[in-house]
Amino acid sequence: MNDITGTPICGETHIDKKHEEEVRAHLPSEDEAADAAAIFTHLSDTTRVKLLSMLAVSDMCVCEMADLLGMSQPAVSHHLRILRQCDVIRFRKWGQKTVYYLSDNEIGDTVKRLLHTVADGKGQNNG
Amino acid sequence: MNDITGTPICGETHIDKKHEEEVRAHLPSEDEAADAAAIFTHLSDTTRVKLLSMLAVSDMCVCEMADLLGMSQPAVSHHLRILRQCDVIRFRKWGQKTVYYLSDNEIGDTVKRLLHTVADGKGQNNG
DNA sequence: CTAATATATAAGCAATCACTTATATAAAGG
DNA sequence: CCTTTATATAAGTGATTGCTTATATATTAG
Repeated sequence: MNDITGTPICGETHIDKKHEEEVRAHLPSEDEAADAAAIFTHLSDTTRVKLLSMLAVSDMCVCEMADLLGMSQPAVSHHLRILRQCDVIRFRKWGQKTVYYLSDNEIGDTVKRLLHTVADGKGQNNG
Repeated sequence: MNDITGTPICGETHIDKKHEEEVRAHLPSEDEAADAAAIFTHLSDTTRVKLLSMLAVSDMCVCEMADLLGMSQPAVSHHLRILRQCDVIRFRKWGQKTVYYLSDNEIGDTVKRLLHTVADGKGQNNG
């Protein structure tokens, strides 16, 4: 039921203007929804979840991530670029190597929290 | 640098077995990473972010969501099915209408937290 | 310079996805 | 029964995605 009135928002008259406005007021804009969806898109891949989980433990260079995941170097670089472009991770050069690390900004912090959230909140408690 | 030793995990010998084991121990399994990625996949769409934001305010029937979003009914049903299949939302029948609502389980709670997290944590504080 | 190593990028392909149109199901009214 | 309304599903399509192979860039060593 409705959080405000306890009745379905869609009554006999099909639509209650007051409820419609309440929902509309909380509806994210196209850009806000796209931004939120983009963050989820960047995290919505098994390989990228693993990469971020690894980088949450320790900085690492590309060849090592490829070794640990048993994946090709270009495949890992492909995902690292995606995570780089949205500033979830950054890198520094160290000799011939490129060492990646989680950004210590709010996006990086958000990612850590999201990973913990989904790791903790998979179960169900009713239904 | 490395969280444990302060040095890059990938040294002159290319790989430090101790660090490798530390990372490997924290590496999610294929299934765990897939589960986390799946949750993000279900949220990684502009329309679904909007739908969930709307349902976080009030339960609603399909036609109303379609009206509010200016989208076709099948398109909305398509996204609702995806959210239904992973138990983020549920529904009850009310006459001819199907009223959807956020699941009051940990997945639903997780989604609410995730939406808040990304809404709050978009900015950067350094770099 | 050449060679080796580490990484990035490009091109291409199979798979997936979001949406469309068309149709099926189901409830309510006549 | 038939019609209307509300929703679900199916088939098809253009766009995107993840990975591959091949190549380019960059650093280090000789």
